[in-house]
Amino acid sequence: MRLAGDGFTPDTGAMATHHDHDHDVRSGAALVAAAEQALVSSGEQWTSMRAAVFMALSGFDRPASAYDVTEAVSRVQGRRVAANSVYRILDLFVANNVATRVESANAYLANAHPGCLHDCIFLVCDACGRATHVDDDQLSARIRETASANGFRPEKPVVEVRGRCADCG
Amino acid sequence: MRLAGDGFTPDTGAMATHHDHDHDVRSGAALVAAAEQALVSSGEQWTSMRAAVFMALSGFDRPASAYDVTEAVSRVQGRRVAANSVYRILDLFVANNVATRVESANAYLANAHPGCLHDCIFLVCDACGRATHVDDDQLSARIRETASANGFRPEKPVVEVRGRCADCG
DNA sequence: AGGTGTAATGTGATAATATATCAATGCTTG
DNA sequence: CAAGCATTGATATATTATCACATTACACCT
Repeated sequence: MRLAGDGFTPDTGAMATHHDHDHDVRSGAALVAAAEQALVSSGEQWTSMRAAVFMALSGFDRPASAYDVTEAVSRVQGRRVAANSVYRILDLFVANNVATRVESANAYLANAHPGCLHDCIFLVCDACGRATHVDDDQLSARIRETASANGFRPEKPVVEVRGRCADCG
Repeated sequence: MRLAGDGFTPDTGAMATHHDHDHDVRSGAALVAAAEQALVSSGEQWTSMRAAVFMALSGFDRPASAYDVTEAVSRVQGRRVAANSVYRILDLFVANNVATRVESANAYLANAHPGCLHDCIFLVCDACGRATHVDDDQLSARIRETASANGFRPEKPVVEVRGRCADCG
């Protein structure tokens, strides 16, 4: 499925997210600043390339593939950036909880609330490709318990519900 | 991660599966027969190519990529079979619940209990690559409810817990 | 059995996603 | 500033997935 390759459409408004508890949902410049803060406080550098990748990623309103991001960054910079650099940076973002990877879509999303650590639950619309991020710590705990009960040590639950979002019926 | 490309190792014993209810867990010839039955009763043909793909798939003891299966079938048949044919057949198997796809591993597993329809939960070991299939209808229901509560119509929950299996500590 | 239409598979190409290697550049710290 | 490490670039290649169209096999009808 083509997810977000159809244009670079900066989304300055808040993403549709749902929470069962309180914390910041940042967007636009504030989100970029929060990402920078998160990386720097982990001892990582905030380079112009990383800033460009993060801004491109957060400009998509749905999960974007590494190549989507590569194209967006290339357009902004007026030069061909290499996909492998983008992969490296996206991996770094994921490792630092500044972005998340949607496994069932081979795509990435900027994390609207970095610094807050959850098992992510995504609701991925098969019609429009948008993904809603849900936090439900109780449900996540149940999933980890189920794994543990089967002699398995859970590290990273991947919970992605494919279906239709409210807009797409 | 290389999942199952290291050899065609028929697994005539039962796969490690866990159930909170009773139904057949087939293996070997019985499993192949059950798969044939499932496809035929859906009005699909059980061709020699499909049999070969299913037997190759069920010969792996962990999720196998489409190319792993392609190689295994090629070896058995003594000729080069095309990956796209294998993809087509694997897709058919998944659509008919005779195989399942592990999204986070880009790989497929023979379904040890076709004819019994569940939302699948996989425990995928990042060390050995093996996947355990868990059914927990109550947990699956909770996941679907959470999606519905967020205005989302769930079609196919993808629940794959990455971590370490009992053997790999 | 033979003919006909559909389903299945083969052929070949190509797209999309991901990683490896090593060189070049840039940051940071002493 | 220089040395050393981190980051990025360039290039190649591996892996996963799909498409278009030709050919073959099967099912059904007569």
